[in-house]
Amino acid sequence: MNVSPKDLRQVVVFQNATEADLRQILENSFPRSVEEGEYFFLQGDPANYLYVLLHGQVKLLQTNLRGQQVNLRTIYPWQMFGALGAVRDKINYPASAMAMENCAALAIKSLFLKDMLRTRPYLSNDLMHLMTDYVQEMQVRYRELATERVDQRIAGALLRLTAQSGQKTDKGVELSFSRQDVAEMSGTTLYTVSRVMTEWERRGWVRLGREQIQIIKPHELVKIAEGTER
Amino acid sequence: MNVSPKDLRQVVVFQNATEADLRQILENSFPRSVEEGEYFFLQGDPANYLYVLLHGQVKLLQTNLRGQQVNLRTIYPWQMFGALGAVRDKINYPASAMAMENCAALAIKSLFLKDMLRTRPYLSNDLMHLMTDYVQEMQVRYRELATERVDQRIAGALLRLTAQSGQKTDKGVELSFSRQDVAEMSGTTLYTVSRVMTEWERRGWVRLGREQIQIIKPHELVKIAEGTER
DNA sequence: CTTGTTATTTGCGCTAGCGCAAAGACAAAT
DNA sequence: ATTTGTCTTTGCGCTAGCGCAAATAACAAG
Repeated sequence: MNVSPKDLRQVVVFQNATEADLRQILENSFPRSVEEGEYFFLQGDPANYLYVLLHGQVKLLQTNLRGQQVNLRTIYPWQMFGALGAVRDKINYPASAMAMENCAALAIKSLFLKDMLRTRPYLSNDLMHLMTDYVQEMQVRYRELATERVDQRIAGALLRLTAQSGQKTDKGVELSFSRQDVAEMSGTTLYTVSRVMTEWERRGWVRLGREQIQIIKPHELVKIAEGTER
Repeated sequence: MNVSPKDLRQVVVFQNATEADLRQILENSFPRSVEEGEYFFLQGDPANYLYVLLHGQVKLLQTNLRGQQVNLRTIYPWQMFGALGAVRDKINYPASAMAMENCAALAIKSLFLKDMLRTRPYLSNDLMHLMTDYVQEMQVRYRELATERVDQRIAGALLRLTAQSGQKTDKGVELSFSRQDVAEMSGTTLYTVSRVMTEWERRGWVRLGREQIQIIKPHELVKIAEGTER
């Protein structure tokens, strides 16, 4: 995959960058391909590179000491991930980045971007936007996990996915996620996700397939997520 | 409470600021006192000000539609809170800030700091540090809530508090928090906190009082938090 | 000392959700 | 067509943790 400086404008953090800056960024980066199931980096690795996903889909996973993991976020093309190293020195990735399909990404040296940030306020500003978004999303998910019933959280996760990555088709929005994926995103188990969503299918709100979820009545899911109905 | 520019250096985000900048910040801010139980701001209010706490203790709470709330963070003197407005335009506070005791704080106009950030890379950088710390803490807490047993989470919360605000005394570290506080910080109920901690007291690991927790054997709590013992 | 207030403990019953295990469905490969 | 592997569903039993209610303890004010 070949990337031109202009293409990089699709990256939120680079949206206001000058043509010259973009070229410089490209010069200090290299492409990296990772096959499905492999990792861009593992939790605990030194955060020497940050990535811009060009193609595919990446999961950011955090693992505890006993190996149980949660999905912190899913990355889509032109999104940046692993950017912490550009802010802090000598830091390790707090999560692992797994390729959900065959992926291509642009690897940018953390130190290079860190240097650039020092003299490009617009870059700092845009990166900060990203961080604040992220903080807020995590706060909401934390609150949901602490106070919401599991069906509310699943509905919330599906609605977030719909907004982030839904493919609109003739009949409803189509999501490509396994039950396990949804479970990791809503802090539950694949069994519970299956049970809850099967009930929703019975009611005609969603249509289910293998690694496939069609949202037919998003409005009903909103009511579930809000807790106004059960 | 009177604040000099130099005092502001205690604020992490201002640690590298020039004397002139600090003076300017002070000129564009005003003191605000809030009594115990009252709010600096409510979730949903337009985020026009950010605050530096001078005295007291502030809880950041997020509330869901049914009024259940979680404690996102506790603020201590010289920490900044409500800083989102300095990054994004037209944003509302995503949480409420409640004074746990009589509090004094410095209110700084968001727009003013936002302007300042544009031309002060060191400020951006330090603010970004704060954000990344926050992101990481929320990620960890989220993972804990999703995968850890309740006793592990309570132990984790106590250990975090020990690091952040523990008063060292002759016999162990002393924390001033109610069971309800601990419950909100570990995503459970005051009943469960009471039961779990009472058991720990029986084992001689902690000593309990009214709004008071003395950590006697932190090492044992670490083992609980890690899940290596039950 | 008395009284009122607030924090804490504890008994008790209950249920939401977990997680094993086995069966079924689907897709890709041979 | 058959095999193989993965994903999904579902029955079943279980228990961790919730949350009411009532008792108790600690503190504050008069």
